[in-house]
Amino acid sequence: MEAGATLFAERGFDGATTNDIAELADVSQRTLFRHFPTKESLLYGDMDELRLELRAGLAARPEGEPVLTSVRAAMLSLADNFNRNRDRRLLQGRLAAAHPSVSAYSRATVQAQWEREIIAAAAEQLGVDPMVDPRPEIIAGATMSAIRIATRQWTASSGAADYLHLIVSALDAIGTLGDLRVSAA
Amino acid sequence: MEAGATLFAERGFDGATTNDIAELADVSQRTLFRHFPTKESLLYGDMDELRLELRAGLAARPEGEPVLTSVRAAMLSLADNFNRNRDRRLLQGRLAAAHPSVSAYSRATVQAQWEREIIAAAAEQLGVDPMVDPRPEIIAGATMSAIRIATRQWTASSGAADYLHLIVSALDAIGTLGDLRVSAA
DNA sequence: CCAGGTTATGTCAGCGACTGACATAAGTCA
DNA sequence: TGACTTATGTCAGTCGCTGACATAACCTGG
Repeated sequence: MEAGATLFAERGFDGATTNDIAELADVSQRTLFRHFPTKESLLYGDMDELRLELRAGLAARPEGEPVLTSVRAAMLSLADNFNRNRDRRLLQGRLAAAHPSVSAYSRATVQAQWEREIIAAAAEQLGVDPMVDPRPEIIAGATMSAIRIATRQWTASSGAADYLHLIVSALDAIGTLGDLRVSAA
Repeated sequence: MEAGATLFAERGFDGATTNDIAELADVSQRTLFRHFPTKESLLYGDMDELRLELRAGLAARPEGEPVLTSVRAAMLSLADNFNRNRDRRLLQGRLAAAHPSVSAYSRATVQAQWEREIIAAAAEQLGVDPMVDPRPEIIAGATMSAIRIATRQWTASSGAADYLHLIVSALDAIGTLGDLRVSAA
């Protein structure tokens, strides 16, 4: 992962070959692919702990709380993590913005995992089956959109913006969707 | 595209090689890749017209209408299209459900395009800049989640379910998000 | 301490998606 | 008709990724 981050930062995603990365990490290419299923996964290898943080945050919410409040509170742990791992998260954001294959990977694996966590938590709080009732998944979809907006803005500011604030204001917009009319700014 | 659909249906996505497809279509592999940037794009080559249908539907809504109503009305053209192209849409749904690379492609290109159309339309109706105000993108994210749910259910039913009905009920859940509490079933 | 099994790694050869370079055929238009 | 553009084929190559097999490192029970 370290070798990957180094070379990706140096030469861009396409400029760094999996052979180069393996060599820099002092392993064979075969060994590299035994630990990471794809080249993209080298960039997101540390996201499992974030997923577990998220799950813990969701599980810690009180029983009777409104669903959006729970989700919102749990999402704030993301801000904390992003501040603790600035460089890596910025690299991920930059590469995802520049390379469709990277952003596709991020969405299909990392973000999809978060989404599933939110769906499961929302479904449980609402006491419904997420395969039948569409609301848990819609909540998760809206939430992930908010996360993406905040992250994009944060990445665009090179990490200078207040990620916590960006996330909060994006998430707060979700609850207002029912009332939106023209010029309801 | 036709050769691709045939072989994908016969042997699955991985079982059909781009060489096979080119041969069946009576062109060289090189020519195939001049018309389709990736193997996955063979499966989604006809989605541009759907995007334009969607855009037209969004543009046709009256000025003062609530945003969710506009989006909802425009999305109904999807149901029409899915009913007109049952076989192809079912094949796409089945392959996307089975192959992560296919579903990643669909999300990163097809669905991302739809999302951008929705964002643009919502931003215009609200009179805001979508790079600053998060609401257009959140509306789009929630809407696309609803579409995915409906499509997944429709695919799972092998096209037997009423897609129009599935879409309508999923979309109707969006407006209710502000009020969700435990057991608010 | 050692024999037998498990696990991590390396090597090699190969598949398949995709691309650049170059040649050729087909259509287009002055 | 001849120059010019455009679609196609061929060929060789890169790169992500995988299966097969061998070897070395590491247990673990006797």
